[in-house]
Amino acid sequence: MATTPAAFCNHDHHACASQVLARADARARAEGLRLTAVRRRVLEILASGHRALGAYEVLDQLARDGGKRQPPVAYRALDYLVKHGFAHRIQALNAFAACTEATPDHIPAFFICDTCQSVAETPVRAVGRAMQDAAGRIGFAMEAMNLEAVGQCPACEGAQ
Amino acid sequence: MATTPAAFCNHDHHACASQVLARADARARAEGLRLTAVRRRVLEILASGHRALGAYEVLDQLARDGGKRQPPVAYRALDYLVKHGFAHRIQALNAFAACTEATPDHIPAFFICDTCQSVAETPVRAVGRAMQDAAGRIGFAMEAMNLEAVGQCPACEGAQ
DNA sequence: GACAATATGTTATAAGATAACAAGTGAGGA
DNA sequence: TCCTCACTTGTTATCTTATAACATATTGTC
Repeated sequence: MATTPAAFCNHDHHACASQVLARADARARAEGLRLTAVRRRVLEILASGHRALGAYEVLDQLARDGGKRQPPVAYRALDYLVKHGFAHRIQALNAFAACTEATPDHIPAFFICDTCQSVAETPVRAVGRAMQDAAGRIGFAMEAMNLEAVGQCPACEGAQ
Repeated sequence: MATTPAAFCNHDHHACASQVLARADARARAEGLRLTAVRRRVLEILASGHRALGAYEVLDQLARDGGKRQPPVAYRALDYLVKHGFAHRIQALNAFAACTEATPDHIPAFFICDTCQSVAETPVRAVGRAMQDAAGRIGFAMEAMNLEAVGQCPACEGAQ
C-alpha cells in the first residue's frame, strides 16, 4: 500500500520513463487516442525526470529537436496530455509532470520538494473521499480536484 | 458544523466584507502586523465579493483610487496578505481571495464554481489529516498544502 | 478522390509576475 | 532632538507564461 513513489527513491529511471511511455502507447491504442509525434515527444520530455517542467522548458527541449520555438505547439500538446490523463498540471509550479500511475482512474496528489524540486504523484483515495464529503456538506457538485503539498522529500529531509 | 459558506448563500455582503476587514484589523493590532493603507485597501478589494480576483484586477481597482497602475504595488500587498493569512491564493485561477474564516489556524479548501466563478473557502480538517497521512506514508515532510476543487455551486447546480 | 474532422504551423500579442534600485516613513535609541 | 535602521512604497524595465486568430497539412471515412 504505502509504496514510496519512484520520484523519492533511487531507481532505474530509464526503465521508469520507458514504462510511462509504454503505458501511454498501450492506452492510446486501446482507446483510439491519437498520441501523435509531438504529443509523444512532449510526454517523453516530461517523463525524462521527476521534476515538473514549465511549458517553456518543454518548448526549449522541443526546439533542440530542430524545429522552431513556438509556444502554441508545446501548449497544445501539454493540454492534450493533461486532458487525457497522460500528464498532470502542477498548479503550484505552473508546470507539468508525466503521470506515473498505472491506472487512469486514480485521484492523484502531488508532493513537491522545496529543496530538490522533485514531484511525487501518489494516489490518495482517502483524501478524495474527504474532499467529496466536504463538498457534499456545502452542496457543491465537485467535478475535479487538485491536491498539492509542498515540503521536503525524504532524501532532502534526511540530508539537512 | 456543516455551515454552508457565505459565498454560496444569499447574505448581506456588506456586513460580510466589513467583518473580514474588522477581523483583519483586530488581528493586525493583536499581533503587531502592519496592515498599511495599501494592504488594507487590497484586502478590502478582495473582500468586496466572493469571486477570486487576479492581481491585475486588483491593480485596476487600485488605479481607480487615483494612483498609477504599478504591478509591484499590487503584488507586494497580495504577497503580504497571503503570507500572513489575510488572503489566499487560488492556484487554479491565478487569483486571490480574502480569507473568510474567523480563526487563522484553519486548513482551508477552496470550492470554485465553474459557472458563476464564486469561490468558497471552508475548513477541512479531515482532508488535512488524510493528506498528512499520505505524506507520512511516503516519508514526505509536509509544510503547506493546497486543496482546490472545481465544480458547480449549489445555486448554479440547481439552476441548470 | 472528396470531404469532414483533427492536428500542426505561424505571427502576434495578451496576461501574469518579478528584478533592481530609488525614495519615503516610522519606531526606538543615543 | 535627530539619527538610524528596518520596513514600506514608488518607479522603470523586463521576463515569463499563455492564448487568439488564421493558414496549412494530415488523417480517416464515405
